[in-house]
Amino acid sequence: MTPEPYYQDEAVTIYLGDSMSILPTLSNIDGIVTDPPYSSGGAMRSDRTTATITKYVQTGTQRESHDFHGDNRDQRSFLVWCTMWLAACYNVSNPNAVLASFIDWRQLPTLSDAIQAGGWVWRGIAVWDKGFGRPMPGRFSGSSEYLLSGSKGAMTQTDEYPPGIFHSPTPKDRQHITQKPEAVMQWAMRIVKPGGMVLDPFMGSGTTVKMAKETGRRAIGIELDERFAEIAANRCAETFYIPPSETPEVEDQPSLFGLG
Amino acid sequence: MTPEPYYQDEAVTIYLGDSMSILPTLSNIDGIVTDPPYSSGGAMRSDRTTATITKYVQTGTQRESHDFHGDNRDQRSFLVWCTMWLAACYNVSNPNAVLASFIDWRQLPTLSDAIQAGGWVWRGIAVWDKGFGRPMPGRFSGSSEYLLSGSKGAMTQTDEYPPGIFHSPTPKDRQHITQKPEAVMQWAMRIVKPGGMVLDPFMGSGTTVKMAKETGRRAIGIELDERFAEIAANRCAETFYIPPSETPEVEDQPSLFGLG
DNA sequence: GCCGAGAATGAATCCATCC
DNA sequence: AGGATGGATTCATTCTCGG
Repeated sequence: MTPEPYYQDEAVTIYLGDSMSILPTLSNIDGIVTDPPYSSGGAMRSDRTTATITKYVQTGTQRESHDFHGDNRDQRSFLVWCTMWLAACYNVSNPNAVLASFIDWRQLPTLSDAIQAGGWVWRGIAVWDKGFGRPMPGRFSGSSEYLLSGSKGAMTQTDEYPPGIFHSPTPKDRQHITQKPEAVMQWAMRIVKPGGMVLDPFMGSGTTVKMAKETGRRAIGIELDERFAEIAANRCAETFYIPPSETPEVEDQPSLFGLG
Repeated sequence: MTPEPYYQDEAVTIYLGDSMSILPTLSNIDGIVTDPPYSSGGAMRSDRTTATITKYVQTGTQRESHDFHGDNRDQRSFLVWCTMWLAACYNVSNPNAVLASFIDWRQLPTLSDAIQAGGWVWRGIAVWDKGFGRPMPGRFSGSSEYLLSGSKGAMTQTDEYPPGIFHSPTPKDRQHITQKPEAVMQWAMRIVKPGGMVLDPFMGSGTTVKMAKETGRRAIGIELDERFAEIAANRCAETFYIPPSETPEVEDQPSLFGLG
């Protein structure tokens, strides 16, 4: 019993609902590219139990009231919860499928455990350099987020050589408080074979599915909150689908070393 | 019963021997800055258990670089071993001491567990960007190593704001196959308060202790292999000690974003 | 001294073979 | 079966050397 799509076009299908309910109805996925709730926000447990909106709005540029679900779990339940959705994704993926999930420094080790507990082969860490972090005296500035990768058995061989570090500031106009820049998602997407089927079980405002469509891939997005599903559907509707054979080459960023 | 130093000057003391034997005789440490054996080098157990020189330097004329030991533990014993030396370091450190340890992507989660199991507060991930790594088709290039940090309780407040990402190619002339560039060690060193006592339980060719001396800090280094201890002693002897009050300011690298 | 061509290098990974 | 060995592979950057 396949659920009814909230939106559908020639490349993108969006489902409104809970990932754990909808995931088992899917199949034939070539890659997971996603940005789950990090459930971080403080070293102390008391920090983590405050509402998500309070934590993020303090540091964000967007002061409007945006809330999203599932971001106040403690470390242990975060591990269990991640293992569940990662295993569910594993079950609907083709052999040699790939996985790429964003995470912050605090939950990186836990997510890497969950990746392996969910059946995936642990493949590595890529770095999104945001350029600016909140400076704290005496410690390294936290100016990065991380993209953890995995695979279902051996990796699909492609001709892509994406860089291990990607430099991009956070976007100025965001419709979701953790929204990733389109260039960053396009970079993450390069791990999925051209023309493949991408799945984002925590779609948010739909940057993943939009960039999948724009780079000649197909995508399925799942989102619990109808406000974000609507935003994502609108973004996809405005995006042209470029079939794989016509997809332009992605240019790499210049190396920092080439400049000095 | 304090062991006999192998080398000593106004800023640096070097002990020849096993860290786990020598550590308990020390005290009054303000910061640990080190680069332990990663026990990495491949997904296959057979890859990990081959000689260090073979797994890391397979194609090259660098074979004249010295091999080193203790780099073939499996995941479980790597965790136990790291927890042991991290706890031993914790015990000889002053309150509010800091910890900075290099690691690669594969062992990062395990080392972060060991840091916490050893008593330290988990403080974050900084990135050493080497610029390029061996490419593998279809995956993100592994062009980084990581610097994990921790503290004994609250962190010492200093006026330093070291960047979270540091760009530097691997050094040209190495006397140890995993030798870090001096600029990278100087960056890592910024987490220790000026004038403080730095400890490196896996000294190798002595870049840590040399840069501690050069930046107005004092240091203790421990090394198992006399060939490396000798190299380190020679490097320290050639280095001028600049007392803390005369230490020049370290300039930050320009941001990549300022260039584009 | 400058420039270009060609060679060398990298805390790598995978797999076929051999014991 | 399982561990050890060796070869093939990938490319951005640096190094070497000749013109």
